[in-house]
Amino acid sequence: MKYWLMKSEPQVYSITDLQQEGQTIWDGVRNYQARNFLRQMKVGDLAFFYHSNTKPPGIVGLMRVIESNVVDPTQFDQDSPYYDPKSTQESPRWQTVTVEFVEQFSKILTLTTLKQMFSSDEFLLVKRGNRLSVIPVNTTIAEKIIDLVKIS
DNA sequence: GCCAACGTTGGC
DNA sequence: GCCAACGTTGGC
Repeated sequence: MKYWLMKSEPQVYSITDLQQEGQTIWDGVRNYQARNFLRQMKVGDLAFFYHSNTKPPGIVGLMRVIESNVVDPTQFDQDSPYYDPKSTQESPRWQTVTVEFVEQFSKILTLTTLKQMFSSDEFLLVKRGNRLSVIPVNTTIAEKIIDLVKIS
């Protein structure tokens, strides 16, 4: 089982939205590096839900992968902002996962806090200029984050 | 609103 | 294949 972190702007899709819906297809990722991480995800993997482009940015909860290698349907939808005219049904470019809500943390673990706790070498998220929306989290760091959340 | 740090596009 | 121009992300 691996840990991941996935970003979403709460104005677009928030942890509250996921809690209400129970599960969701994580669609709209259009970055190859991020997609390659999505392809590596397995059922049962856990992912931190990160709110970006908001005040304050930070980790707000946890979700679980319940379906892997899902073809992102928005790539074929001409009305979607994520439409990709170069993608074909025979060989879709964009795969993703379906995730389910696990929990919303009682406190936001802000980016400021995460930067104080971890170096950019051990945690890609806190690296300056990082724009990846899907990031692997090593187990040691993931467990520290979970411990911290349980104490508070 | 600014801008650093990317990623992508397309001419050559 | 190079690289300038442009677009996007996302913290501040």
